Amino acid sequence: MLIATWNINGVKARLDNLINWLEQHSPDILCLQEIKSVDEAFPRAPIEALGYHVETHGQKGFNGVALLSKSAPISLVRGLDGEESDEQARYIEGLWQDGARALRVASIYLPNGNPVGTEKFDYKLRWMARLEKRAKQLLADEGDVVLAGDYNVIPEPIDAKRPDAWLGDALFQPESRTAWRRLVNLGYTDAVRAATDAAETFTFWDYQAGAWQKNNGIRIDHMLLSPEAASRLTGVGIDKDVRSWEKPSDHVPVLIQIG
DNA sequence: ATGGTCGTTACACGA
Repeated sequence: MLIATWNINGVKARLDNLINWLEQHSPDILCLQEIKSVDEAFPRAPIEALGYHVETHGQKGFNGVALLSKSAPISLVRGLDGEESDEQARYIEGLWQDGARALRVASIYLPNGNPVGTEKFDYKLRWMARLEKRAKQLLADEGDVVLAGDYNVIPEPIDAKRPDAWLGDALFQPESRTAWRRLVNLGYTDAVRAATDAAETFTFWDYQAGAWQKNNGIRIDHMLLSPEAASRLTGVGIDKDVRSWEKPSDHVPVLIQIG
């Protein structure tokens, strides 16, 4: 079972790249973030033509998440509980039957939170607390859970080429990193970090200032696995090559194989 | 070095 996550930064602008990538890797489930599309405008047809089911949770202009899957989910959850007034589309969760097992996969687009010291940063921290609550609930089922997406958190200094440059940024604030650790410490495994301690294991390179050419990247796209999913983990990868494609997203796909 | 580059949208904004 191949599961992947990719912040695609605009699904309409990235449709050719998405189709090419699906044809190359043929994942069982792909979590997308920043589709920047309302549900009605999502380019379903060419994706369905490849044999995928398409479930979206979009909004106009910004944010938006989706789940593409070869088999149809049994059930879906759109949005995170805990804040009635929150209208930002950042969470979609599906449940699949994988042989004898149930598999739950969420596509997460965690708030960026910049600038620090504003309502945007408070919203990020509130959203992380809401995610922690949901993540805890999901562990109670003792099933396979994969929480995948753009967390907008740099967990540790090793996860940035230039950690000093991120000290004032919401992605690397002590509060953001603490909230990340709280999530992991519930009992989740950071799949990429479990697979490698290597430096310069990045998933995002800014469009600006030649960040890609300088490998000035950060690791902010993560896949958190429940103990049951982690015990089945047989492979982890970051498809760095995609960043060198024409008209790339600023993020690249992260993949896991579970047996 | 307070710039730089994208996507979506509508004449900025979020990242």
